[in-house]
Amino acid sequence: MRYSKIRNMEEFAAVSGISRPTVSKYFNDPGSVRASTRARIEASLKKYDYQPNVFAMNQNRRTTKNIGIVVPNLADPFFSEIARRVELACIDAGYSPILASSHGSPEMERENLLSLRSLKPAGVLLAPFGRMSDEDAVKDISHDFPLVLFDANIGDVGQAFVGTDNAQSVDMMVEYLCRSGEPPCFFEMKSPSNPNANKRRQAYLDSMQRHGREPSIFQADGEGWHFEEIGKTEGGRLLSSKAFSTNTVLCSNDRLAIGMLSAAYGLGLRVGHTEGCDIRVAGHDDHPFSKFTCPPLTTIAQDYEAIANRAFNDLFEMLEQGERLSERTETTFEGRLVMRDSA
Amino acid sequence: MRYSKIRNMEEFAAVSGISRPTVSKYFNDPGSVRASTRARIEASLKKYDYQPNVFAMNQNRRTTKNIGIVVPNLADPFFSEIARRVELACIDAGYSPILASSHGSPEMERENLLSLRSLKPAGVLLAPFGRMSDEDAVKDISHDFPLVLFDANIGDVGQAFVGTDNAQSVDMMVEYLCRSGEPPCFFEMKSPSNPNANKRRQAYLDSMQRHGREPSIFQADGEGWHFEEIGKTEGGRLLSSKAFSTNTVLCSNDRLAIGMLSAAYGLGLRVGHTEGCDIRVAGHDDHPFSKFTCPPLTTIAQDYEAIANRAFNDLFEMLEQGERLSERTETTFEGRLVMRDSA
DNA sequence: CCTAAATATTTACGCGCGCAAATTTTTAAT
DNA sequence: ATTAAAAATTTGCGCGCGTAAATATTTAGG
Repeated sequence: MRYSKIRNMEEFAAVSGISRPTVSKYFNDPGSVRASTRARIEASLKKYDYQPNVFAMNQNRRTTKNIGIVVPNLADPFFSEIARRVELACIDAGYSPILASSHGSPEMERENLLSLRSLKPAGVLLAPFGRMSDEDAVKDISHDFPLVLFDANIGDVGQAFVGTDNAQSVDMMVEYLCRSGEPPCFFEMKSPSNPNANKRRQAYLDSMQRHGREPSIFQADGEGWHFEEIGKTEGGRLLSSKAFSTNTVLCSNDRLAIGMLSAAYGLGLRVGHTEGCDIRVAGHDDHPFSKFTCPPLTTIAQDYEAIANRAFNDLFEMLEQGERLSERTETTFEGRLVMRDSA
Repeated sequence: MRYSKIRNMEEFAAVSGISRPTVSKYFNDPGSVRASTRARIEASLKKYDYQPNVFAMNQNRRTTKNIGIVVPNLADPFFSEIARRVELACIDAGYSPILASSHGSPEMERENLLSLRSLKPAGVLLAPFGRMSDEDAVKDISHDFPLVLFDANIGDVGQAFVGTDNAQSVDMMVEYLCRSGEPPCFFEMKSPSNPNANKRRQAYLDSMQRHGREPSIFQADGEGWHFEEIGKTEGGRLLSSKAFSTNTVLCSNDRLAIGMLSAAYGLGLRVGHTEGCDIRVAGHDDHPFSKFTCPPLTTIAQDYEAIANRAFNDLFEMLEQGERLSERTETTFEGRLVMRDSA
């Protein structure tokens, strides 16, 4: 049963029989008031319909409970999935995530970081574009707020980085592919919009060398974020012209692979590792739809959960102790080989 | 070149040689000040690094420039795509979109709406769960803020609804399928989490009757948002047991269809409308990945752009004239038949 | 029961800006 | 040039809460 609406903290404190500063303390950190007081306030909260005014709260506060989350493109399921988990981690810890997508545009990443400033975030979790990012904007943010990068790293910006160990994951895939059939060619974008692509290419080269195989890289023209389209068009071209030097293609990411699978299907090629198949295709990331491609895509699963939680925890530590980490940390999690039918 | 940092509007007004209230007016609406004054302010903005404090701005304001956008699940590419366009429409018009995903949980939709309150949004754009939504929470929001529903409608809640004309779109698809081959069975979730599913089922029934065909509906068990998984499991079961009464299946949405295509592939069934194919599969929504399924999915394209723009415009009109629409409007856009290879 | 520590209250100021009313200045129209 | 309208300025209050210091009260430990 809701009584008459409470208009501000003063009124709420009055009807609760508690002083306003104590109520203020409660909202700032419920654990900071005596258990009996906490109980009275919470009983009152059930009875009366009140929540503090966010703007007034944050207006005159040293540090807010806001955490900015900026990702390059929420239309990419990889980012929507990882952003989702980061968001939940923030909420669980009592923070207010402010999610912003840069819609594939580094320029908007800059704007997002700028407008984040005015929200005085306690900290920022950023999955940057990488080289395409406006490094000054990122450094500026990092100067004024605790910053943790995830997914993609930029030099020594921010206080921590969390991502996947591309060297390990690609090596594992190359090892598997070499062991189970012909060594893989590598298929990627010519101008990748993400630094992981470069790491994966290098990892491929290193791994092939270790296995004593001849590397063979194919780069697709095309700009933007329509990876499936590019994978289909350019991959299809390569497939139909029999340009690949082996019957196995490792794609730089699942979205390219999905496009390539589509192209292969269109060309009547049978994809898979069983007898009678024409080609093997593998990807990287374990994109949410990779399980449902035809055939299901063999890929590397990134540990979304671990990355999201670790990124948040790295930030959380700084918030708790009220200072930057003494040393920049870089954490990478291992990828997991997900064997399906495509390779 | 940036001079010393400005601390507040007072200081900025001083260095600009303009009074604070006028500067305030400018930030509230640049068009409300004389062109010459505007030019001086903007020159000053280039010179000095200042942006008004968001919290102070909104704290004592009748109405903010915030627009709340709430969608059921950003992990679903349909919603991430439409949310993206709504966001951009807001930004273009000078508003600040606040995007919130309910992560598939009606309970979180309620929480999102509650916490939106405290941001005093100028208006709210909501793609509700439908029957699963907490109707009281939605009505409460609608009582205090202009509200436009999109994608899914709820009775007469809010001041406007914008979506797709399911009756038209499904009829068009049924007509096409009947004309080009065997009449379609209908495949859907038993307990759909979205009111559009019910409309589509009804549209299917009506349309089949109009065409003098016997309708045949198959409902998949399963809860939650893993539509592909459900489509694959349950669809696969139906396919392998030859339960479908015709060789054509119309799925309630593309995600189910994607799962079913995956199941068909696994069973070695050939999907398509050409000779030698075993089954035709069609979907609804033109999901971003439907173009890359194997075979590419024949489906109905919703007009994302039109829906997003119209939803925003309906809200914008209310904001402009400062009052609710005199009458609740419902706008539906026609779907577009996208013929690919699957049906 | 006494004492010290922990917690709550009282009092008071200020954050940065919105907003309104009265006044002055600028602009546009006659 | 005169006048009315439009825009800018001055003045000043208040939003709702954070926060700090001094004081009072409660709690825990012996």
